[in-house]
Order: sequence, then structure tokens, then C-alpha cells
Amino acid sequence: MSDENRKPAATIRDVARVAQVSMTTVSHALSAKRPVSPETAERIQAAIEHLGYVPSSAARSLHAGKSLMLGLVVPDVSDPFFGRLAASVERAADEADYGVVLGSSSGASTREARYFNLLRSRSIDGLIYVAGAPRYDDRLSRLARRHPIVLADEWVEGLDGIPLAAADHEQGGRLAAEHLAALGHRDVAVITGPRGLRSADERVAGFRSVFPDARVVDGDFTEEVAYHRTAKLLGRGGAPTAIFASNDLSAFGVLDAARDHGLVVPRDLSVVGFDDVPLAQRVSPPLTTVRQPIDEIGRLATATLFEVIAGRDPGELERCPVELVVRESTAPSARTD
Amino acid sequence: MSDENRKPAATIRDVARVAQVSMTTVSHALSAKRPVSPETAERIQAAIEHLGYVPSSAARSLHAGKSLMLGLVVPDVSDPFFGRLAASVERAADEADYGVVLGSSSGASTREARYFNLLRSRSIDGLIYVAGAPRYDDRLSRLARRHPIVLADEWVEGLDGIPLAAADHEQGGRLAAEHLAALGHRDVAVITGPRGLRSADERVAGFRSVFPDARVVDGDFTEEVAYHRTAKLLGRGGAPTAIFASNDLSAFGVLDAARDHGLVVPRDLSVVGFDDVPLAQRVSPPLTTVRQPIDEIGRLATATLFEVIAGRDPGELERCPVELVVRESTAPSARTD
DNA sequence: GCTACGCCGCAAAAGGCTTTGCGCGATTTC
DNA sequence: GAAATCGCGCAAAGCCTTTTGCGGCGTAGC
Repeated sequence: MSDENRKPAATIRDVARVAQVSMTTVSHALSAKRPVSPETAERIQAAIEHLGYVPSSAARSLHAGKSLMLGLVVPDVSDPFFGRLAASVERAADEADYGVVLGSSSGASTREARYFNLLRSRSIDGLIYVAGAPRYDDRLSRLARRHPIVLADEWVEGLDGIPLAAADHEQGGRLAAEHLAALGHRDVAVITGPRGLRSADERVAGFRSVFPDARVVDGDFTEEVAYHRTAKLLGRGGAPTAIFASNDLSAFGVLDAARDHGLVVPRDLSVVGFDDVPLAQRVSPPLTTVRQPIDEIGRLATATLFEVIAGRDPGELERCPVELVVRESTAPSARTD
Repeated sequence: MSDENRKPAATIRDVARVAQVSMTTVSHALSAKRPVSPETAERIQAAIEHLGYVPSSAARSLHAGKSLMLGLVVPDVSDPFFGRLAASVERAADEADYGVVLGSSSGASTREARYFNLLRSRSIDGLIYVAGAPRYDDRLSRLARRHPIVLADEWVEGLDGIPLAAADHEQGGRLAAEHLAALGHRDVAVITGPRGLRSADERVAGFRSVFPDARVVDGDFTEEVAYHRTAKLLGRGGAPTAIFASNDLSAFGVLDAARDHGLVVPRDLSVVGFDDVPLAQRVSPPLTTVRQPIDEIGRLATATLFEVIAGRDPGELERCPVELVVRESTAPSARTD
């Protein structure tokens, strides 16, 4: 559509003229800050619809000092996990008449700087920050002192005063362990996530609170490393009867390694994952895993951000309860000890 | 962080006071619309950094009449396809110093109305609209007459004057067909998408341009329906040697149905999908499919939107070329005719 | 000593909305 | 018939930037 089709947008003054009232009355009809007679209100309404009038958001936020926009920075929107998180944040924001400005940091700090400036320029009233790694970020911590920020999903070093909305990873590890214990498993192993990643450490800690003697295998959340470490573990004598992988990707590596060693899951080896990615129910056998309440995390993060924006201190947030999804990769231990 | 920690944001007037110059000079130092001596510029710069000053976006857009924000409405961000599209749009926008306001319509027309109002209130300078269904939308077409809008991925009925950035679905159907033809297949079937969905129809049309006699089975892009229709097809005598499913989800249904009929893919039946979803390379056997250039579509949509915003008519857009990804679900036809 | 020119201040306008104190006319109330 | 009430107009201030014409000051050039 070329320029000649674009009329200058209608202003409140245009509405006033058409409705034969003053700008003051139009404004008050919209905000209900002063009573307006039904007849007048109707005339104004008609004028608004006739002109297709919508108040200028720029003028509004200039006056009100807020933009009705939230920022959401995730490592990568194309990852289904963050996609679902974005969807739930957007839904929660929408209910409060807020919009969401999306940003993929993908680790690029120049990109992140842009979103921080959105906050400073009051383009957004608050920020939900989902860190890709728990590295300490000086700018983020300075920013958080002056602006409403909440963390979601992953903790960031040095930002302890800032609310964190996340799943109860420790409970997840515990649920996985209790499930295996109930199936009679005694000799179990756990594959960790990257060193220092808080969520990963919590999962392992939860698991070990039930199985203090579990064998600990270093992983990094990738399928490849999980595969090789598992292969090595199974190669030695006295293989465990169950393995808890601290994310689904690693569990897939375990599944592949088990198959390549001639083991049948779950007959010879039980496997539990974490995350419940879409793939989990499609691999064979379908993976028993721990599901994170993504929607709940997004909702909590958004609600908390509104609290912070309103100037209230939400305090330390409770972790969102996770859920064990039992599928077909776990079975009673065959070993009789 | 509670209120007492939040100082009112610095204004250009504060910068002027600290740098001991007039507001005029500060503004000109930032915009370079009038020469400023190096020493003064340095003082101003120092003041800006000291105060952490960033110009108010609201005041800026009120004056400039643009918001430096784009809108992106997709049916569902948590779908990896739309997630990737969002990521590429966001990247392209970022390069032009634009932000992206994300919206999931999920078919709810009340949600969509909000995004349309963002356009009207000039919260966003333009909109990239990804339709979930090609239904005619009166509001959208009226809106498009007055505001910069481009369509991405899916065509919408009645909006023919509006630029559409999409993959070359027809070419995709043709590539799939040519691949099967080269493998010696003669007796083939195609599973369609929902009736009336333009992209789906184009895929089928492309396929049939090579195989005019292909059997056409009605599908709706879901796994379940594809499963049942395929089961029925294989149950009758004279089953085809290859099936083209017009999306990957349907192809998964075909794969399951084939397995349940004792057929080995690709020995007894070749299967080609469309989309190349992440799952496609993980099913067994890994699926031969047509990959859409999602990044390219997002980039094109964004670049085109900038054209429209600038008041230029981009004309009809070329379709983005697709790519055949050959994996293990296709093999030479076993039937010797 | 006069002209240029470079740098910058001043003041005002514009962009669109919200808010408020004051006041006026018309209707209701006892 | 005086008082209270209601609906609304008027005018101005404020939110923060950008832009511009005019003019002042100082330094360099002839």
C-alpha cells in the first residue's frame, strides 16, 4: 500500500469535533474519571468508531510513564522449550493488557545490550530474563537495581536478590529416584549436566538425596557425551540397572548406547530423563521423564514481574512443582539382590 | 527491588545541567544535526554515561511518529516452525534497530484484535501476519489498507494486494515427485492437507504436475487422519509403492500405518514428507522430506515490511526456493512393471 | 579593525494525551 | 425561590524530545 492511502491518524481532537464535545469530555468518557451523560457517551462512541480512533500509545506512555510492554529475553526462541515459555508469558501479559517484546540473545552480548536499553528508554516496563548460562553479568546486576527484572528458568550468578521463577529441579530428581527405588532398583547411576549449571546440579542433588551411593557420571546435556559415557559405563562389569539422565537429550544418548550394547530397555536397563521434550514420547521405548511446568513458570514469572513493577517485593519465589511422566523406559529391576 | 531504589530516569535536561551546556546542544550532539566541538561532545558523553541517560522512547516516537517496533503475529510460538520464524524475524529487525512485539493468535480473534490495535495506536510501525487458516478476515483487510502489513508463510483469502513471503510449495511438491520418479516409482499416492489451505494445495499441485495420475487421499495435516487414511489405502489391493505426505506430521502417520501393516520402509514403501521438522531426522527410518527455508522467509518478510513502511510498493514477492532432504525413507521401487 | 565563521544558547513550537480547578447553565430538591 | 446537583467547557500544565531561526561571543584571516 503506497503512501497516498495513508491518512494521518485521528486524534482525540478529531473525535471531539465530530462528537461536538470538548477534548476533555472525550478523554473523560474513555477513562471514566468524570461522569458523562449516556447520550454524550454514545455520540462520542459513534465518533470513535466512525474515525477508527485509537489513542496514540506514544502520547499515552509519555504521559503515564509506562509503556504497557514487557520484555522477554530467551537464549533461542526456536527451541520448543523457550517457545512454550514465550507463549505462556505472552498469554499472561495479554491478560493484563500488556504486550511482549521478544528477544533472542543467542549469547550475543550486543543483542542483549539492546534489550537492556529498551528498559532504560522505558520502551518496556519490565524484563523477564532467561539466561542461557549462569554466568555473572555485571550490566544485568546494575540494571536490576534500577529496573524491574525477574529471572526465569535459570539462575544467574550474582543476582541473588532478584526473583527467580523456575521448576523444582530437586524435587524432580527426587521423584525420578523414588520411582526407580519403588521398582526395586538399588544399583543406579546419574548423568549430570554441565558443571555449575544450577538447575542441573539441583536435579542431581535431588536424585542423590534418595540414592546417596549412586554412581555419578559427568555429562553436559548433549546426546553425544551421554552416549559415550554410558557406553563406557556399560562396558565395565557391574553395570547399573537404572540410569537417571538429567535431561532428555542425555537420556536419548543413554537409550542409543544401551541398544548398541545389546541391552533391552526397560528389561535390562531402566532409563529416566528430564524435561519431557516433544520427542520423549516418540522415541522407543517412550521415555519415562520429569515434566517441567513450563506454562506455570511463565505465568509465575509474569505475575511476579507485575508485582515488582508495582513496587512490591515478591520475596523469594516458591519453586514450581514438577511431574513424573511414567512411560515405557522403566520397569522393575530384574536383578535379585 | 522496592521503590526507594528507583530514581526518576534522567532526562536530556539533566544531561545538559551536568555537562554545563544547553539541551539544544545535547540533542545536537546525539543527532549530529549541528556541529559540536570535540571537547563539548566529550563532556556530554561523560554526563550521559554518568547518569545512564537513554532518551525516552515515548517522547521520541511521539515526535517522530514511529515506534521502531514491529509486530509479529503467529498462530502458536511454541510450534518450532513459528519459533524459528520468530527468531529470524527478530534477527532481521534487530539489524535495522527495530524491536519485535510477539503475539500468538491461537485462533482467538480477541487476541488478534489487540495486535491490530497496536498498529492503530502506532505502538508498532508494521505487522507481519502469519495466518493459521486462510479464512477471510474483514478487519485484516481493512487494516491493511491503512497500515503496513505483510503476510508470511500462509496466504489469506481476500488479501491479494498484500505482499506474501512464503516458500515455493509447488516446487517442493515437484521436487518430491521428481525424486520418487527418479527412483522408478510409478504407482504413487499423495496425502493432501486441509481443504482450501493454499500452501497445501500448492504442494499437491506441484506433485501432480509430475504424477498426474497419482492417487489423492484427503488429509488434514494431522498424524491421526494420515494414519487411518493410509491404513485404508494399504488395506485394499494394489497399494502404491510410494506416498507423498504434504507435511511431516502426516508422514509420521504414514510411517506408523506402514509398520502396522507389516511393511518395511523404504523397502516396501517409500515415504516423503514436507517441512523437515526437528523430529523428521529422528524417526525410524529418518524421513526424506522437503525443507522450507524458514530463515529466508522471515528475512524476506521483514525486509518487505520495511519497504512497505518506507512507502514503497514491493510488488509481488518471489517464492523462496525449498530444498529436498534425502534421508532413509525412500528407496528405488521394488516393483518391476 | 572589519568580516567570516565556528560554536552554542535561547525560546518556541510541535507531537497527543491526561488531569484539574474554576465556572456556567440547566435541572432537581425542599 | 434559594440551594444543591449534574454535565460539561475552558485553559493550562506537564510528560520529553526534536527542530529551527535568531543572535551572541570569540577566534582567525585580511
